Formats: sequence, structure tokens, C-alpha cells
Amino acid sequence: MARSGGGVEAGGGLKKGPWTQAEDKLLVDHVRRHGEGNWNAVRRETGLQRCGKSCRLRWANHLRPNLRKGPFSPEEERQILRLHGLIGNKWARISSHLPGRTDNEIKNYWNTRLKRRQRAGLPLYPPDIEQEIALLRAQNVNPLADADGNASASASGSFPPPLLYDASNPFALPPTVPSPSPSPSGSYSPLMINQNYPLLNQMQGMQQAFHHHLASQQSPQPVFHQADGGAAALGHVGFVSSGQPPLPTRQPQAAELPSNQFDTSSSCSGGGLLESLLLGDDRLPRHHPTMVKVSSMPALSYREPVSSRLPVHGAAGSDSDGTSHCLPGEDMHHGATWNFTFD
DNA sequence: AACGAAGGCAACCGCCTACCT
DNA sequence: CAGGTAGGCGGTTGCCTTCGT
Repeated sequence: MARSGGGVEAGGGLKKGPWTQAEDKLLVDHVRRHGEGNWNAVRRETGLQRCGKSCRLRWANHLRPNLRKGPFSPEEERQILRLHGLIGNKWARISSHLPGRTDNEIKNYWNTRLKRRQRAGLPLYPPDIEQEIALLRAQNVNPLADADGNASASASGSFPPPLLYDASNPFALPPTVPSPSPSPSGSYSPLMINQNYPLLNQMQGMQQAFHHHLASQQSPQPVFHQADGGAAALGHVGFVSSGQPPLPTRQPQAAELPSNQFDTSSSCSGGGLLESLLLGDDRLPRHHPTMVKVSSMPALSYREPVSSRLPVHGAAGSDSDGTSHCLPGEDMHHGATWNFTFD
């Protein structure tokens, strides 16, 4: 959370630390009027003493409508594991496959999970996920391989994370496909078909092939359940902001989709899943330089920092002292409830 | 009840890239 | 083409809460 205890001025008079309700309101109002983008203009036009980066981050991680708050569903967790196994620490790319989830959220989830499993001496991926990843890799040509067929690292150098079977060549098939083990939960949620997430659809096909492959090798088959989390996580998303108008309201340009979506006509045609993921930078829709008009915004409520929390009467308004106030039932850390009452 | 460790997460930082002039 | 700027991304930090002793 706040690194400075709140309300610290950075160089140039810019404020750092946790955002207050008043600041959020300024930012939301600005986006409502001018749309996303041009974040440095926020300071000029609203007087908000925050740098553009901070504004963008605040908007993307907390104020943007259609954010999906709360714990990850089991299927979302599995999806994160699969995608991380395929593309590594590409949080933004992973989050683009998890509607309503932010890269920061996924990154935090992974880091805490990583620490937990390392402490417990557990492998990074559960065995069944590891097998899925191995098969997904095996069914794709490595688009980054050089002429000799050696898998090359991505520009960032963090890809791919090694799997147990062959850390030196993560694209190579494991010598043998190990026998499956039940997932920790003992159930499995098939991915939902959703045209907005073609990679997930492709993954589903591979997943089904994978389990078909397993089924052909042995019995009994894994038990499949249609879990609620699957639908929620993979397109049929029960956003907290249910029934709210979608963003953006700007009329989409040709071949342009909301930031969480893919162009189904191009992203996967003729390419493998890995290829889509690895080359996805060029295929994912880029933010259009023109701004996105936003017509309606969520109503937010705030938690007052503990250090200064006091019984507050009529605390709904902005706070001149830089504190904000907690309402019953709101998220502990996010500092806002997400009932998205649009006015 | 007090204390420390662990968990959780918002926010900052630095680097990189795309775009504009 | 070079330099400047804005935005995006991944890594890291540090505060608060929860849990265990």
C-alpha cells in the first residue's frame, strides 16, 4: 500500500502515497470528460498533484469500470498457471486473458503464491497443470526458435520459465508424458467458448485433446465438472459491476477492440497458441492514441487510513486532510466498494 | 493480551518502446 | 534520423491485516 504513509509530496510538488476519494473523483471526472489517455493532462486540467503514470495506474487498477475484484476463482487460478507456464512473467499478457483482472493483481497473486510454494518446497506448477503446459507447448511451433531450432528467449529475458522436464529447452517434449494426477480441488472446469477470447478457445481445444490423450492411455478418466468459476473466469464474467454499461463508449475503430479483447479474425488464424501468446505484442490491440470517451463512472467509497481512522460523521465528502473513510462491507485493501452505481 | 511472522496488496521505480516533432 | 515525451510493463517496496505462538 502506501509506501510513504500517505500524502507525501514528491519532487516537483507531486503527491505520492494512497489516493484519496477527492483525488479519485478528480481523476474519474477527468476521464469521464476526456476519456482515457493523455494522463499528464490530468494534472494540468484538474490540479491533481499526481504524475501521469500514477493516474494511469490508479485508473487501470482501481477506477476503471468492469474490474473484477475479489479472490481468484479456481479456474482463474488454473488459467494463470497455464499462461504463466507458457509465457512467463508477462503479467499484462496474462491479464488480457482474464477479463476484469489487472496485471498488478495477477502479479501479486503469483508472487505470494510463489513464495508460499517455495517455502513449502512444492513445485511451481501442480503436476496436472505442468502436463497441460507441456502438451500445449508440444502442439505449437516455437515462433522464436532460431534457424537451428533453439528456443530463444524473449526480449525481456524472463521467458520461458523452466519446467521440470527440461529447463534448457522448454519447448521440447518431455521424454514421456507422465501420468496425470488429480487437481488439488479434485475437479476440473472446462474452458468456456467465448469468441472474445480465442486463445482460450484454442486452449480449450488443446485441453480437451490433452485429456482425450490421457483418457486413451489410461482409465479412469479425470472427473470433469462444470464449475461456476469456469464461466465466471472465462468470458461469461459476472462482473461486480453487473448491468453496467460497457466501456468505452467511443465508437470502435475498424479492427479495434476493447483492451481486454482480441481480434478474433487475426489473432489466431493460422497460428498456434504459443505463437499467439509470444507474438501477441503485435497482435493485441494497441491503445489508440485518440482518447476513449467514458460516459459513466463507478461510485466509490473509501477507507480511511488506519493511522488516522476516527469515527466519522457524514464522511462521504472529500477530505481536506487527505484521509478517506471506510464503509461497511467494502474491500479491505482496495479502499472502494464496487457496486458501480452510475449516476 | 502482546508480539512477531506471514499474507495481501497498492503504489512507486526504472526500463523500454512507440509516437511525435 | 535524432531527440523528447508519453505510456506500458515488470520488479520491488512498504504498509496494513491476519494468523499463530
